[in-house]
Amino acid sequence: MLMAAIGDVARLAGVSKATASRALSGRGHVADATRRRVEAAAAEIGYIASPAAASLVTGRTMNVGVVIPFVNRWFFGEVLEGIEQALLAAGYDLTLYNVGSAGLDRDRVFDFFLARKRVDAVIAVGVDLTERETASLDRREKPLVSLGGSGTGGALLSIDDRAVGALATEHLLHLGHTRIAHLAGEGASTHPESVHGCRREGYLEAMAAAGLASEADAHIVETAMSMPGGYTGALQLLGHPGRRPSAVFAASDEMAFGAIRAAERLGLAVPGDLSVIGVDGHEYAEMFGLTTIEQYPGEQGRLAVDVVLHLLGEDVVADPLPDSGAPLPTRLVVRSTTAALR
Amino acid sequence: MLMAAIGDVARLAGVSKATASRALSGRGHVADATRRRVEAAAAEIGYIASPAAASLVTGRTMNVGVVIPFVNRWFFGEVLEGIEQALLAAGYDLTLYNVGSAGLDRDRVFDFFLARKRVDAVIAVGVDLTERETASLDRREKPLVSLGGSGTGGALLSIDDRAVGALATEHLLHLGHTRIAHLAGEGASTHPESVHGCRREGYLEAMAAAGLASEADAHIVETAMSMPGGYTGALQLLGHPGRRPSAVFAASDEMAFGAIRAAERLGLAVPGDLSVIGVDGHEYAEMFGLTTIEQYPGEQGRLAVDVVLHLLGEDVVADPLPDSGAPLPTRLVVRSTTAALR
DNA sequence: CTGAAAGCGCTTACAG
DNA sequence: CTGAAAGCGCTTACAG
Repeated sequence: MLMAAIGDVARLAGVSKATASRALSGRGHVADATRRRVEAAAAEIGYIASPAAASLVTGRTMNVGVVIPFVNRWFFGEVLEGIEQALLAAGYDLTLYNVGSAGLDRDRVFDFFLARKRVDAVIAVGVDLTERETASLDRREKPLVSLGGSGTGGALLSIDDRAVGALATEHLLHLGHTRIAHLAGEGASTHPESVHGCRREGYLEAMAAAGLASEADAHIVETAMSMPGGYTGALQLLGHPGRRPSAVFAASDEMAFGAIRAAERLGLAVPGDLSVIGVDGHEYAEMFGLTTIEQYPGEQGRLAVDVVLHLLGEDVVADPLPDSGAPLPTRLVVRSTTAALR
Repeated sequence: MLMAAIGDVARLAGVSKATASRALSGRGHVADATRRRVEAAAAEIGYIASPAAASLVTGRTMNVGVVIPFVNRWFFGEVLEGIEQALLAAGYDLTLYNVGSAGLDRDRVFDFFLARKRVDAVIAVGVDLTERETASLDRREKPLVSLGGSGTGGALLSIDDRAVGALATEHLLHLGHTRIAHLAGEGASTHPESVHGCRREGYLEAMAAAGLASEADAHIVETAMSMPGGYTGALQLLGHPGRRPSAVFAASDEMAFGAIRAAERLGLAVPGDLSVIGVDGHEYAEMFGLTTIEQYPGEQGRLAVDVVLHLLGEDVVADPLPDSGAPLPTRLVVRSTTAALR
């Protein structure tokens, strides 16, 4: 079956290709009767415009690239779903680049895939962009929105990770805990600007404000932001009977779940012997009864799309855009894994 | 900064656009010296071909559409990462369509997004495709590869879900269990062709072969393929003290994790009071000591890409393609959540 | 409101 | 091995 082209539609409707194009795209004026005739003709032969031909002349691809280091961590999966839905609703495609830390793949994505004229804009999720990377996008005049990562250039959307770290720690302090450990994400100490780094900073600040700075230093373990990561890290922390903490602030809920299982394995009751607080509002948090600081990644993804569409000059954005620089919302949810020190 | 076009490269190298094109694409013969000159010119001005212009003439987009119902279930996330890596390595983009069960979004994806000439092929993961959907792709002559879903048309890659269900059940039978429950995925009984349906069939077959058909009927609960789903389902199953099962076959590892937590909550020891077996080989399985039937979703994703590339006529496929119709590999891994009935 | 024409940036027969 | 020319399927000034 041959694919119908706009010439076929024009012929069937008895108009020129120019008029057919205007009628179908809604750009430029067309008489109502003509428009209806063209639309009927297009429907009859199942015409759909070739995106390649259209973008060759308009320079727009109706396509947004998403760079994301994980798909399988809860936070990232939720963000991705939110982005996908919002993009689909706006008629845009989503091209996925699942690249993490530095490496050949990452360079390839920025130098080849994103440098081509195939995406109109880029959303980077949880990626700490280098100068070179943002400059490359900038040179191609591609709008960039970063969600929860660090880097210059582009719009930056993020929660206040430092405040989150401080709040989680203060919650435990106010329950009377002083031996408070922190399960931090890998690279937290070497990358103070990163998400992990900021949460760690918040923890250190709150501990220092309570006069527990030296206590804090001895109680940080860096590990993968996953359940096994939290499990292993917590085992390490809780194995030291003499200096065993009475509370743990985990940098993510998945790590917190792992810490809970580690406590169970060691015969420690939660929250009787150990209080645990996480960050995220993971879908499993309720099942674990986990006290956590919720964030709303699906919503964050949709918001990133709103900002991108705005930067692309689409004025269809219904929701108000956030004040630039204002942190994204979070909320402390107290459940049954934290309790007063006994 | 103006984007360099192939004409600029040609001028700089002192050749025609045709020769520049041939030198850069590797199609057609070009003298070695000429090729080097063209390549140097391209590098100098940072030339990258416009995909829109190229695909307008070749009809190829170097882009594969992936239709997937979840991003945030372990199996699907792993498959997606596998697909992404393999596609990136082959120079293809991945356009993500995160659509689940029937609905407006799903129709929109098939009728509008996939119907346009923007993808060269489609990989459908865990989607039960309708006649209409496969016909639509077929009409556009887009190769289709289905991974672990049902549907006619296209290549179909999948593990033998019926055999997996039977093997899991037989493992429990051979340990002496007779009161074996099954946590099935939603829709297992109404969609016998689906992944959930086949695993349920395997369970029923094995139970019937052991003369326990009536036992089986009373012990199936359908629930979401997630940890909370397994938790709720298991609570329902284990709450009945008189008819309490001594073993549970969960249709996924995430459900199995939920079942383990449910048992703990009810004061039942695993495996002392309850044996649990799952399916997947989830990254958390080892931490839970879970007995499971492993499958290899990342590998499955890469394989789906190999098949797609083959269908697209790319002969760069290194790995041998599987025998058509042969089930994908699985493996029983016995850990500490299953034990002999005491 | 509508049409004829040019052009977006490539690739590919067709000659040579 | 290389070049001139046509053409992929659209959209958009430019006229009218």
